[in-house]
Amino acid sequence: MSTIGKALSLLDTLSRLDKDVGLTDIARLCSLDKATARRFLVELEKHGFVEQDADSRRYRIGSAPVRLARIREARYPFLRVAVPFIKTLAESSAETVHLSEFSGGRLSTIHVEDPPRAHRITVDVGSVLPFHATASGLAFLAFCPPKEIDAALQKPLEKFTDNTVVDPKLIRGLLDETAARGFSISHQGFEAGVISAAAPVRAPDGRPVGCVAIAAPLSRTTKTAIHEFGAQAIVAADGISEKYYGSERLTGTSPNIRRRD
Amino acid sequence: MSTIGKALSLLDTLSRLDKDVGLTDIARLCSLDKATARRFLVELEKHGFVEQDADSRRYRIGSAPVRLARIREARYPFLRVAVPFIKTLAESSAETVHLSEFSGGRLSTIHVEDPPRAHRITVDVGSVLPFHATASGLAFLAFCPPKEIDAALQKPLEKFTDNTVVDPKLIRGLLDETAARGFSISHQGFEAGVISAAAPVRAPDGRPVGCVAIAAPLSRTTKTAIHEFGAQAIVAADGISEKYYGSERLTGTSPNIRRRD
DNA sequence: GCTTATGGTTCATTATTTGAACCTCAGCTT
DNA sequence: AAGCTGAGGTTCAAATAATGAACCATAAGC
Repeated sequence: MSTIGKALSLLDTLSRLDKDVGLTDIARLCSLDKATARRFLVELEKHGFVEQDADSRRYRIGSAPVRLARIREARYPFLRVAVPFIKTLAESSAETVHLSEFSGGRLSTIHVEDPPRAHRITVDVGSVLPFHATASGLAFLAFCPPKEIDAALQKPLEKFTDNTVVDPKLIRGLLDETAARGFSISHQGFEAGVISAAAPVRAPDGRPVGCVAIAAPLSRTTKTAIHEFGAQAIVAADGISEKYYGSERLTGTSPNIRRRD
Repeated sequence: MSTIGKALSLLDTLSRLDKDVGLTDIARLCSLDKATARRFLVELEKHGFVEQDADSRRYRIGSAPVRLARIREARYPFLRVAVPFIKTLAESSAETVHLSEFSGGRLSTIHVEDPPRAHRITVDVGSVLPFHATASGLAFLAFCPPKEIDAALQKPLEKFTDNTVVDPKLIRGLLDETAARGFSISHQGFEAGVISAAAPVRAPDGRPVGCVAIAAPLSRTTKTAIHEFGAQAIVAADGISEKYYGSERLTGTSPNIRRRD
């Protein structure tokens, strides 16, 4: 892997930790030599992507991404457009609603709205959603070109719960269902006791760019309810697509994403 | 310079452009070989930091920074804390108020609130504020250790307007004034016709981490008014410091930033 | 159909990255 | 207090990855 790739992976690893981390730990987590890890950290720090705490000497994500993100969002306001839809959906469904975006080959959670009740599913911003085991992943894959589905199903598929479907044939069945009805259902595929429904946000060319998902405790969710959630997710996702790409078209800056083949 | 540094500089350059840019242009802007620039772009794209438009083949900032920024903001909610203060100040002053943060050796604008009137100063999110020529830069420097002031004044100081002070001796005078009264004034130092006042947001150890600045058209701003703005900027900046670091202290995660020496 | 752009690729040369071993310091144990 | 342990940080010869001149492919303009 290139040096840049390794450094960005380090940054990614750092971003997934709950708290600041020391040199030795981050080196181990990234399978890097201590000296190498340090050089990466120093370099990333120079550019503001990493910060080192003056007291503890531990490292954390810096503020450079905040600047970049604000520029990105000013030009391609995905969150600004999407969040109101997510909020509305969280209120009407009274369950946790989260929004994911495809980026860097993965589907990552970029926004979460919690409903105002104590018993709810929690999802963390930044968490990565496996394609085969989450409603979002399935909804995303179902609307991808066959080639990408094949690629995703050829990788080893982790079994997160007793209910995780890991047989590629069965997953293809789920994807067909999803494509047919417009939303996916994950029945405890990622975490026991959780059921979710998700629908893809799509670019004008049909490509999915992210997903809207509703996650609810299995115990209080009927089959009817989850299908209702799915239908609502479709409405929200389509609303986001239309508002985001609709206004973009007017300004003539269609943000089509080119994928690596 | 290290490969990582070069790649991050490319990312930075890309972020400062108003629109998507082609391979040849970005290579030229970064003084890189086309082949090298392309390898960087591909690598950055793999990790979501860069996106390539499918139609135009041009490149732009990707969505990975959005994810990182949300994680950073969830843990160190500088913007979440600061923005309400900036908003209030923009309303009460009826002028443009912007917030900057020190990161990667530079002071960058991270938030702007415009007042509801047509004739106002515009400031772009992401713009870099030179230390010697802006109110924010002076306010930041004035509260830095002498060593860092020396370092900043040893670099070549660009003359942006006829009024830009570039004599290190005179700048030291401005810094002393700033330190004494708690806020800085830039009289057309960066852009003709603009006067601004700024105050630093400071960490518990006294180190500045960013600035609150008010920018107004010179034509309608009296000496009394700019001093009033300065006083208000101090109130806002101190309010941000207290709220940000006050709550941090409770959770025991003081985010002291270690600077490169 | 030629010219001149563009984006993209190749591969021998070159410079950078790498990591085992090292240093220094702080806290802990005996 | 001496000795140990593990932390962060540094060095420099060896190994590897980055580099860029020259290249190809394609599209637009004349």
